[in-house]
Amino acid sequence: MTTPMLTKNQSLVFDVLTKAEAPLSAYTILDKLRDQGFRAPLQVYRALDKLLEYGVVHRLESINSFVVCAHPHEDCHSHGLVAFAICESCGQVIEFHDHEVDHRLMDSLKSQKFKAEKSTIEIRGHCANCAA
Amino acid sequence: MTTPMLTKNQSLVFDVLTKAEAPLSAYTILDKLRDQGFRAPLQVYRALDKLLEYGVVHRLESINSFVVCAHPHEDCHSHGLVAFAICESCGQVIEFHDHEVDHRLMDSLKSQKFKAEKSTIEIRGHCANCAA
DNA sequence: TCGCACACGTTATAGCATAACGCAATTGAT
DNA sequence: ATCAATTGCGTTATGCTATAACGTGTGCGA
Ligand SMILES: [Zn+2]
Ligand SMILES: [Zn+2]
Ligand SMILES: [Zn+2]
Ligand SMILES: [Zn+2]
Repeated sequence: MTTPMLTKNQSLVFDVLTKAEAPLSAYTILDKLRDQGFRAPLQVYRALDKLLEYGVVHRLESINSFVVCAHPHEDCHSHGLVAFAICESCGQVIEFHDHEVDHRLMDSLKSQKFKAEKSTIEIRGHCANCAA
Repeated sequence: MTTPMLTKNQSLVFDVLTKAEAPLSAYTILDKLRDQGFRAPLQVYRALDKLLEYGVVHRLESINSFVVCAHPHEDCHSHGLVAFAICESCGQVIEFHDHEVDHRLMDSLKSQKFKAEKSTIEIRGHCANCAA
């Protein structure tokens, strides 16, 4: 999907996420934008909905947080699976794509006649810096 | 992990999940157990915590719900990855294990020195019955 | 000019999860 | 037997996550 001009609120949310070093929850974003006039969760959620739709932000289901896409210019999300490694210590996220995993999962599901539409792959652990 | 005798609350929660045809949220479980004396969310969450620890129940992060393990007797969760296909129409869940995917993901991460600890793999889509 | 789509603001509400307190039963050492 | 530690349980209160529903304004094409 091609990304249209962002609105004011969308830009503010996107900028906050871009500057963050770790995924942020919607309410954390809200707090960071109070000085810019944000007052209510919906202002954040509506912006996030669009950013997700445009594919420039990802939602991490396992931690109810949001992160900017690490590969916004690869047309990878459309034809390959996206996976995330999330450090439980520092919060850093590694976003990666793996067509092998994709095909393998899809084959497993096809044999069961399951029609896949959206995937969530999130690995929690510790990054190189934080490993015990 | 070997599963100890379940307590009364744990059994009640486990039975509700076993009889369900789709994943249940904690609050849905609570409602189903009000006649058995459940009054507060914590009664459900505490039972769920133990059932998760024993490995007889799984949490589906992408839908904030819980489901009984489909392979409680295979010692698969300890050395292989678990994945779920979730039908967005009827809620039915297919739990499957795939060592190929496991190894592939782990190799990707090892090359980045990321130490994986917990994984979430959830594919949403439509099952054979519900496919359009 | 009319109608529509869209972004936005606000208030209220729904849904998910845990903190903190106290009590009772169990276990296992001393 | 007694004490301490652990575990389960019940209750109240609170916090975090997400959406419903209403109204406003703006831009744009029919
Ligand atoms: Zn991405
Ligand atoms: Zn780290
Ligand atoms: Zn299982
Ligand atoms: Zn179905």
